[in-house]
Amino acid sequence: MDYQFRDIEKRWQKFWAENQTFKVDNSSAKPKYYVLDMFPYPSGAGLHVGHPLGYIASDIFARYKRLKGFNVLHPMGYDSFGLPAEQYAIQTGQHPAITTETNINRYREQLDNLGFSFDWSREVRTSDPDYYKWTQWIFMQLFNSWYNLESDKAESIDELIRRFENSGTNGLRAVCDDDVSTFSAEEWKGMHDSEKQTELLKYRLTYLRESTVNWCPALGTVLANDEVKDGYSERGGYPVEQKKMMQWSMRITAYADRLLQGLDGIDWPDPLKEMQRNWIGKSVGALVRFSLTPSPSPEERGEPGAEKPGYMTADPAVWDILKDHSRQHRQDSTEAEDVLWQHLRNSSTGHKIRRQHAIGTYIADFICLKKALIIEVDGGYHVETKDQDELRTEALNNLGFQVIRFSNEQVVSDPIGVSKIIKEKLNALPERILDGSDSLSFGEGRGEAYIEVFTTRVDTIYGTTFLVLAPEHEYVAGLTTPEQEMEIQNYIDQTKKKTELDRMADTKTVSGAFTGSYAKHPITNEPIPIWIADYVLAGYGTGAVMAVPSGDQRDWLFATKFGLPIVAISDAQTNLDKEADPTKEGHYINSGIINGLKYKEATSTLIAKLEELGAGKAKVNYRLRDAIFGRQRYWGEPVPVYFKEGLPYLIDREDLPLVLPEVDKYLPTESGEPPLGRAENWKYKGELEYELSTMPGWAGSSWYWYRYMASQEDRKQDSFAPAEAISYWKDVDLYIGGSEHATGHLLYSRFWNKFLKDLGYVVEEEPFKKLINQGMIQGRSNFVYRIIDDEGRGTNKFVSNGLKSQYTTSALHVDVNIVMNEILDLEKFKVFRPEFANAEFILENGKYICGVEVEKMSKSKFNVVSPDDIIERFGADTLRMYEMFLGPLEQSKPWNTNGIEGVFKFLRKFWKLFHDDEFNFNVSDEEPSKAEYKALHKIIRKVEEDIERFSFNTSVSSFMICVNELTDLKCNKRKILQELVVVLAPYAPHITEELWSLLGNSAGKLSVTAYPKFNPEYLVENEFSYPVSVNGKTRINLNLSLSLSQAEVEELILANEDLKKYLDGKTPKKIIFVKGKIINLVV
RNA sequence: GCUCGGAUGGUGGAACUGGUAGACACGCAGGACUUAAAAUCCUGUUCGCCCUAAAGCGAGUGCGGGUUCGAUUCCCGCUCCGAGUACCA
Repeated sequence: MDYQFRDIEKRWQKFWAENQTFKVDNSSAKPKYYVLDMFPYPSGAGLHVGHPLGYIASDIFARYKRLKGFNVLHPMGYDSFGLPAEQYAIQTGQHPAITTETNINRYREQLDNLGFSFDWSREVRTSDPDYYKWTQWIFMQLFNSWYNLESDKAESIDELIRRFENSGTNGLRAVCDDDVSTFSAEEWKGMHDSEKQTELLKYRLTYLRESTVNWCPALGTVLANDEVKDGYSERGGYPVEQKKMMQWSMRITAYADRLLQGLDGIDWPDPLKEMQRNWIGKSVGALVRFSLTPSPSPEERGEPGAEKPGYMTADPAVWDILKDHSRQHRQDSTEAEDVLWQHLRNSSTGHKIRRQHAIGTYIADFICLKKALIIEVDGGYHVETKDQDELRTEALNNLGFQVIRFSNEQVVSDPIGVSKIIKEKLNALPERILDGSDSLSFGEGRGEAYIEVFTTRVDTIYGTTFLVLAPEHEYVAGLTTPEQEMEIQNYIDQTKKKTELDRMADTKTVSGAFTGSYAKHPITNEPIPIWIADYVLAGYGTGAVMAVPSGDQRDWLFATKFGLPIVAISDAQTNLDKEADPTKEGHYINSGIINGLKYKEATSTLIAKLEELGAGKAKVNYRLRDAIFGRQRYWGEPVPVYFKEGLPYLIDREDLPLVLPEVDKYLPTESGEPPLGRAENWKYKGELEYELSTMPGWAGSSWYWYRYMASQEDRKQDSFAPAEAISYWKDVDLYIGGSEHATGHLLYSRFWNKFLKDLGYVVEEEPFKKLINQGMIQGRSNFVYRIIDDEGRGTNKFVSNGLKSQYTTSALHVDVNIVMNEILDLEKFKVFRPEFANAEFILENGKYICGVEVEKMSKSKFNVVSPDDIIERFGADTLRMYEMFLGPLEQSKPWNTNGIEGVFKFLRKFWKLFHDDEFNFNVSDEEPSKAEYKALHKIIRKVEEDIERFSFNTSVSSFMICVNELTDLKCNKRKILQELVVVLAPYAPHITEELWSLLGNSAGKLSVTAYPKFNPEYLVENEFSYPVSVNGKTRINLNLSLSLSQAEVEELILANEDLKKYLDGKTPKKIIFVKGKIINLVV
């Protein structure tokens, strides 16, 4: 019989299903191999021809590995929670579970048609309570964990509680919220339970916190950063806005560095790793503080430039008054103050003391900032009543300062005694630690006020000519002077009006406003004006930058626009009048202590200096934010949490799974609560409120590869997968999927994997050892050209593509399924568009040729090609091989059916090797010839090499070459054909199973037979046809024995008559001879 | 802007660590079979020149240079295309 692909394919698919041919065991003497596909969301549209590309590749690989003697785990399942089913439910009232079930059945049918070797007994569905029970369980583990920076891993929250009980927060290094409290063991023990829980929530790896989220009003839910593309939702394309909400978050930032480090050891495509690196966004730099504290004013120091404003800490509303007062006080200072100043100045007490220093809305007579001590001398200016003094003391105490008072008489009569008291007091007070964790905020007076900036170019610090704060920065109000108030307010209003989108789109316009205040350069002590501008992002770094216009283009543009100075910092900088030059080359200039140094030494010198001054330190910054984990939607995993007195608590483990309740409608409640708020009598223990948001789409997919490790039997046990199974399968050896998951699924999965490893549940630090991105298959649209008449109306005439330039036409999409090699099937077209049944066609060479364009594959463009249609026409084996034949797996390409016949012809030709001209099965047991063996062993080796480097397209070509050769040799020898069947089996499993059993082998054993052993002897040649070239140009081919030496070859070459004419009578200077490759004469 | 990837016939693509560029397939052209068509099979097919044909000659892997006996492959500069990302300090 001729090649009956429909019958053969159906029969073997049934056989595999009935015999569970691909069911895999968790224990085997064979080495393990885990081949995984990124699992699909079962959409209603079904599979198009682009979807199976990766599945075909992974199936070939899995089948190949089985032949190579591996125990292969190759499962499939469904990411079945998600938005589309819910949107459909909102529109139709149909329960998403029903839609999902229907879609899954359709998917399964389509997948089965392709002949995949999945072990379906291990299928998972994320929306199945038996599955999401464990998603909820992992959530509980995260809730019960904190990240210990000491051990650099997640640990049980009980351990944290023990620490609090023993030593409070002392010496604790943990990843946590910014607003954690500092307390002692005693203070901890004294806390109420609710206080303790509130505090612990700030450490848990999943936590509830008020945060700015991406709110999508159209979808009625919050989205994660990776689900938002250019200000619109990735699914549906609806606008997204920023909103503050109480939200569950995942502390993925704790793993930022491990997620980054881990990339080095895994075999993933570089662009993918690069995307993750960018997403994590590590930058190494420094935090630098620009003090806002007034220092002795220029006139006090007796320096010129006294008109320059001083530095401010004061409440801006009263600054003007204070400024006047302060100046006046120094001039009009009392005798007592002057006397005392002589004993306190120049650190004569061993502590730096300032005079007439503004704090809050007050001016202190003397102050030591480091020890937060204020010294007041009563009398003179302070003629207020005692009550007023007390009020003032209390206010200063609230700002974190201690106050000691002396009378004028005391000071004047015994200045040495007074200064001694002050000195003792200062010695006794603890020094403030000026580091990042001690968050000193402006106006609260917990110490010296400053603006902290993050910079990756601390070496350019001497080029800082202004500071820029994000308009949202918390200090802005405080720093704005009355004169600048209008301008700043206008600017902030203007920025607020801009949407996130405008702000991103409009990066050209330079805008900003001056606050009127100045900070102090940490090294030069120069006054640095403070501006605000929206090119500084509130959410990155500290929300403030030191602007170095000579080195940063944005700063340069800003400085140019507002007339701020641009100071060169390196002798290598050029063109500073035209643009910034961020070079790290050359030696520093205008740069104080680093003048003459180069980049590396300058950076370390400066960091050391800043640390010494307490004004800065090296710092690593990440762009990665904690992941928002709640969705205000119905069709997702319920969060296993209830609330008591406003605080979240986990439900008991025995109560898992917390099953998704039924609701009457899939919409928010009238009060704006998520759909789960509609569930009746849905209360924990009948009385406590459950969390009403559900988990995001990525929850279920962040651990699913472990569930596949559990067999049906294993799943009855009480674990997400048995420890033995996990220690056997370990990780995914080969993972195939699209690059669209780069910063979503693939990052979250790595995060959960690391977390599960920290807790000892899994064994590998990285879950996916080798990953391949299959390219996208784009649609290829076909067009017909309708002629437009003079009035611009469409006529009933169509013109073929090649002639369309002679007419005015409009292009119409035409169903690609009625076009073959760009030739339109006119009869089918008339059926497809009945309104054109009587249309006239202007043909070229008797054919109507369609136009072509590459677009996304979509129904509206009539360019969707379903695998079912292809399988119906050519069979699954042809489709599998053709998809591979299209080109390298990673490359994106438009789908084009042109050429599929070549692959079909190949399979038919292969079939014919086993049959005579009348299609009788006819295989001979004769000993094959050397040429036949050579053809076979070439392909044995080629397929091995190709599969190992995932070059599937070249294998298909080689199969064709091999079958062409064997056809030419009229080979029907069993010894050749049987081995060829095995080699081809991973690519074309159905036809090979059929021939395998026709050859008399036991049915179904093909997939576990051994891959043929390559024998190089069959490829050994003793002659080679050398291309002989003169000066690199090939002239003749010369058959020579491979055993010849260089000298023998040279002799033969020089004697060759044919070559003489190319030598122009000259003697070759040199003869290059590469054995088995080439001979080249240099003349 | 930055990062990564890519550019080879009419088309998809091949050429493994520098060694005969264009394998394999599609398409196209010609032929065989056929009353005819489809299917199948055979031949040719990088371009240009020459030509009845064979043979020959020249050019050629986005552009310009370089290294080398020899470059699609390595190096430098540029152009274009695709993807990701974006005032990230």
